[in-house]
Amino acid sequence: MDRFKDVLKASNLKSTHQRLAILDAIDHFGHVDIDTLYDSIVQKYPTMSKATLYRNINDLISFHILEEVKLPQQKQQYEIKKVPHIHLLCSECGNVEDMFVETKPLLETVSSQSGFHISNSFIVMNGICKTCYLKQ
Amino acid sequence: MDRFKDVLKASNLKSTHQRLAILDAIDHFGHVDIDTLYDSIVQKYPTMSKATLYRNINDLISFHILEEVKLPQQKQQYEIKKVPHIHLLCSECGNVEDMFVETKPLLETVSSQSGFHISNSFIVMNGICKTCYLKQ
DNA sequence: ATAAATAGGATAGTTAATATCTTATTAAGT
DNA sequence: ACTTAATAAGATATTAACTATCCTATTTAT
Repeated sequence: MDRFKDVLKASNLKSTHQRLAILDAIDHFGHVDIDTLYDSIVQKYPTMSKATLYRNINDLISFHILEEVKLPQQKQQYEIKKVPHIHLLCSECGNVEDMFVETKPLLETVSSQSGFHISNSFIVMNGICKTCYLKQ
Repeated sequence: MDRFKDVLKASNLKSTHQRLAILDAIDHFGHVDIDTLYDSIVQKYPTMSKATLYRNINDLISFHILEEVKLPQQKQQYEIKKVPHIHLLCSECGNVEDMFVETKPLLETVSSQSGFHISNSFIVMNGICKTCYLKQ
């Protein structure tokens, strides 16, 4: 449960209950928007204020512990920063699926064609997930 | 100048001066956030209201004439919907570059590995553009 | 156990976006 | 061109999203 303590310590951030609760909750959800996150945390920490939530999320993003996920037509979401992956967004059920796929060839094409030095990439695909597709 | 009249007509939307001004401005900028857009349009149409701007942008998006561009760490931007392309975002100069690149192989990999039926994709790459890189 | 540093919570204040209502404009038919 | 029905614009108010400030509480190193 406290694996995030080390993560915080590594960035010289204090391990407050609130921060750990935020990280646990986001980790549990995978991706989550601010309201869902707030509602879930308030269950355990009724005193948690939205200011604290926003403040921490922004701090954690600036230390690259969290990252924002901006999907078209959706509220901004947040997730624990992990191995680079892409997002599959189903237009039927609204679910967001993570997928780990080799993007190097694409990045290399882009890099060599444009002279752009890529540090990271963000890929979203819209469509219909396997489950919803089979239901139709 | 009035190529957008046909576009609007095709969606049964009236060709108001405001709509044409919005489309022209967005077309001119390539990508633009709401405030830059508003400031630029107010020059020509001092009576333009922000409500009208937001309303029209949302209408145009729902008719697939415009699309939103959500980039990490940036305000939401808008652009004319055109041939699918990816965005290269320079962390030095802040510029957003369009690039037309073959993404089919990637999409096919994703599709076959996940069973996800992709309708469209959204790709952003962060890094340093050629110009800024050469300056260093 | 103490103290300095940092974070939390409450509140107020911005900024972003939307809803409502009245007036104005567009576009189709005459 | 004139009329009219449909739709859009503009003004305003309202809601929602986010941030800043200030004072108190908690954390952590000693």
